[in-house]
Amino acid sequence: MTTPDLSGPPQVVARRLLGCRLWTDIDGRTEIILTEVEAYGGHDDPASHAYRGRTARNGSMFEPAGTLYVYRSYGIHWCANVATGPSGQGQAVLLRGGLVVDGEEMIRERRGRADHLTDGPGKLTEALGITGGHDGTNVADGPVRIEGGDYPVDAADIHTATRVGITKEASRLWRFVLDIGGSEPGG
DNA sequence: ACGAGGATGCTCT
DNA sequence: GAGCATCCTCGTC
Repeated sequence: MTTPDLSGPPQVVARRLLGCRLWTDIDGRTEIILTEVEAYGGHDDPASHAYRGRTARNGSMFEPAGTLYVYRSYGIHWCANVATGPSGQGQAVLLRGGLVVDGEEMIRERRGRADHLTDGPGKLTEALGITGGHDGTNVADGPVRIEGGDYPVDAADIHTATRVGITKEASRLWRFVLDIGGSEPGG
């Protein structure tokens, strides 16, 4: 297992992340296959947290490719992104959804329910135990790991859509969804 | 299946 | 003090 190349334009890296494995081993291994992501640019993307430059919160977005950017959403949830570099640009990919492939019992326990386990950015982080403490770590060698290369992704199964929950630059088709035959995300 | 509304806290104006 | 890169519950159809 190797980490995919996470450097490049965010909309390119976003496609590359689909089908990759995302896992943690906190109180037991939990793992999903990424099926939904969104690209966010830097100073040229008004919808991005990086649009107005580097701050205390979004600093990890400006770190080298592979750096995890975890922020608190609506005061309640954690959301996780992967920076795509180059350093100082503030570009990243938001991890929005996936299919559970390991540790489903633990994930159900963390989520407090049996369905819709990982079909949303806040659900995904809760399922895997990702919190603000993981902000700034690297997905190549840190506690939150991304690996790829062994799940077959047909380019025809990748669909684009508009990004969710934003008001600025809302027309960009920078949301990417991997259609995995018939199965419902969240297991 | 889908939509409205409330919870909740941090960041930046 | 406004504005969120959200989620859940409960109401309709």
